[in-house]
Amino acid sequence: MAASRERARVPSIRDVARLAGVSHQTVSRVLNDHPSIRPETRKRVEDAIAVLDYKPNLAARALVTSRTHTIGVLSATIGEFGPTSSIASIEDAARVEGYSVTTVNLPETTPEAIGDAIRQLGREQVSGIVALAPQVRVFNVLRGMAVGVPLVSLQTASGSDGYTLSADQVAGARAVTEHLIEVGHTDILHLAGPQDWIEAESRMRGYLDALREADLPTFPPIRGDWTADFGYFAGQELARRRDFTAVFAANDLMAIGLMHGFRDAGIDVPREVSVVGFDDIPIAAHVWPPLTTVHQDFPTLGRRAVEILLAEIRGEQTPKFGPAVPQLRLRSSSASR
Amino acid sequence: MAASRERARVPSIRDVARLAGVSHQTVSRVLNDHPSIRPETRKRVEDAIAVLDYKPNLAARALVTSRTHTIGVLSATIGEFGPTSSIASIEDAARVEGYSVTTVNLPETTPEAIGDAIRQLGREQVSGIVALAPQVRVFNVLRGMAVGVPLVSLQTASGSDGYTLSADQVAGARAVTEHLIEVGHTDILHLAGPQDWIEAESRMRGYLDALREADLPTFPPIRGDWTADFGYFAGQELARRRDFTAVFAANDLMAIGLMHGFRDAGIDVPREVSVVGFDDIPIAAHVWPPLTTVHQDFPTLGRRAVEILLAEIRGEQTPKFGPAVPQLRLRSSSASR
DNA sequence: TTGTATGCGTTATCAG
DNA sequence: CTGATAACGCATACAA
Repeated sequence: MAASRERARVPSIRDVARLAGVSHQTVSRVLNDHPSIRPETRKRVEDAIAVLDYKPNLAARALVTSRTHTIGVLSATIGEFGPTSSIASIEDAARVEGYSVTTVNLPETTPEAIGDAIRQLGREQVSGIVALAPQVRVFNVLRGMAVGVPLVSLQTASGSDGYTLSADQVAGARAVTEHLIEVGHTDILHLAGPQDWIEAESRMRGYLDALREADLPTFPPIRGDWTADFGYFAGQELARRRDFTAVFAANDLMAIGLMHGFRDAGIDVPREVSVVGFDDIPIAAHVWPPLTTVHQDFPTLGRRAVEILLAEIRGEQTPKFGPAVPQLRLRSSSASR
Repeated sequence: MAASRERARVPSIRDVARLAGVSHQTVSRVLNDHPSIRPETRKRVEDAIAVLDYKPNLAARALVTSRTHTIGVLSATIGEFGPTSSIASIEDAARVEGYSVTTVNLPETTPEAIGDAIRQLGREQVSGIVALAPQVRVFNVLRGMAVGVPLVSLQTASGSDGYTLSADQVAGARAVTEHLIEVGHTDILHLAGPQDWIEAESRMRGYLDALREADLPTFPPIRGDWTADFGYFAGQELARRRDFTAVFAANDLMAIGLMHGFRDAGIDVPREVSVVGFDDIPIAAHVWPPLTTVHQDFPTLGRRAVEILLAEIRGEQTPKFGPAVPQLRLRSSSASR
């Protein structure tokens, strides 16, 4: 226990140089694998590095290069399941490539808060930023901002233009709405996400597109806040209207809350009303009544974001519109898993 | 757009010194509010800082102090709801105190992987570490390791000894089991968490304690993996036995999966069998059948961890066993929210 | 191919 | 109370 307290001096580049019988400069060259180094010299240096278990000091390197090999994650999402999954995979992917990850949450989505967060990441001299900024205005502020480092934005607009990246929400929403139409529904409501959220807009558009294409009546969407609690209250409210037979909720949480609300209001789901959701969160397959939903591959999305970001950081050719953007998949829950 | 590309040189401590007409050393003193500084001089320096919008360079500071004002989060949990909530609040709390946060996930819980993660955080020279290491062996490895910086471990053993911190899982499990007993159940199964998880052990102990105290028969617990999918299969298996009338699942996900399994096996929940869970995840209040569960305040736990860690980092008196460790609360779902 | 010298922006150790 | 001066560990022109 005493020994663990003792902070042995960490070997520096000069210790390595001394042991290898070269100048510290040569060691530096080996580290950054500079072309002009005699193989034999390189070997000696590498051996010395191994013997001393030398590890470059990140702070010193950052000071002189003003780059930190760190990726900043800017998250404007509370604790949603999707973004959280993406963040975890972002971290893993970045670590694999030798990058550290630092995260900053946005407590509120005002331009000031966003600016603060970006400046904070700037002070930490991150090499690039992955933003999970699903709100329209956060996204716009970000877009108009001189960030100074490469920035990839996740889960924003539909499609990908090199800065933004997401699965095709419109297509997913359309698919799940079409599913309702196929099984015979003609009066379908939409419980949408918050006004400001890009995904909410996309899913609503998919809903509207599907209905128009099928020449079915559309209803003004109800604006929710993604939470199950809101879904519950919406269910109780909607119970007074009986002009519909199905609801497409913009995410699974609201869908589940909605079914609860209907239940408490005496509406039989799915006999009287069908409900579908979006996201395929882990319990979606297990709730009652069964929930048809759209599966999103959040982890892949995160990995892909890191790929693009690192390419940009390294100045490589960015595969503008890679095929690796995960496709959405309808998961129907009529059969149990 | 052109202007945003231009990387204006960031003002350094010397620029401030020049403008204030003092030495750069004096500026440094102001920055670290050294006691012996004439108020007037301080004012001049502070003005210069404001004018230039000077921000200390973190890398330089880290280089010379070998401390980074960064907290490392070591997470050995996939994407569980609880830990994730805690992490978010850890980040926020740390930022408020002027600390950055860097996270590293453990892909596997081998001693090597843990060592790698700790070394990685060491290289980043974190000031302290918050470990979310709910597995027994991760916890043990950590405990026996010379980490070199203060370490607070979250959600581990029951109770808190300054290094570890968690809500009292045993008491929570006992409470929810007693709830089942009170409503008349005498044959109560336990669907436990994975063998290696400390919380799984604690919740099991609470279950056993409650049963023994009530002189009721105990059953060998079934070992689950926290997932709803496992709960589902367990439900189908258990349907063959009919020697119980209630199940305490060690978390909500398994509880919900379990109910699904029972349902598919033709068992009527809650008429024939009651199910209770643990965690009170956001949808717990909305599933059908209603789920009684134990509410955990993960965010508070995270904040508290940061508090303790920072106290330790700053060498303050650590409030060994503060009252701020969140209490568990039984949430009964008979009434809808 | 390798070595020397210099600087990155701070803090710390001395003087004064 | 303040100011020189020297590290911290590395990378990068410039020389050799």
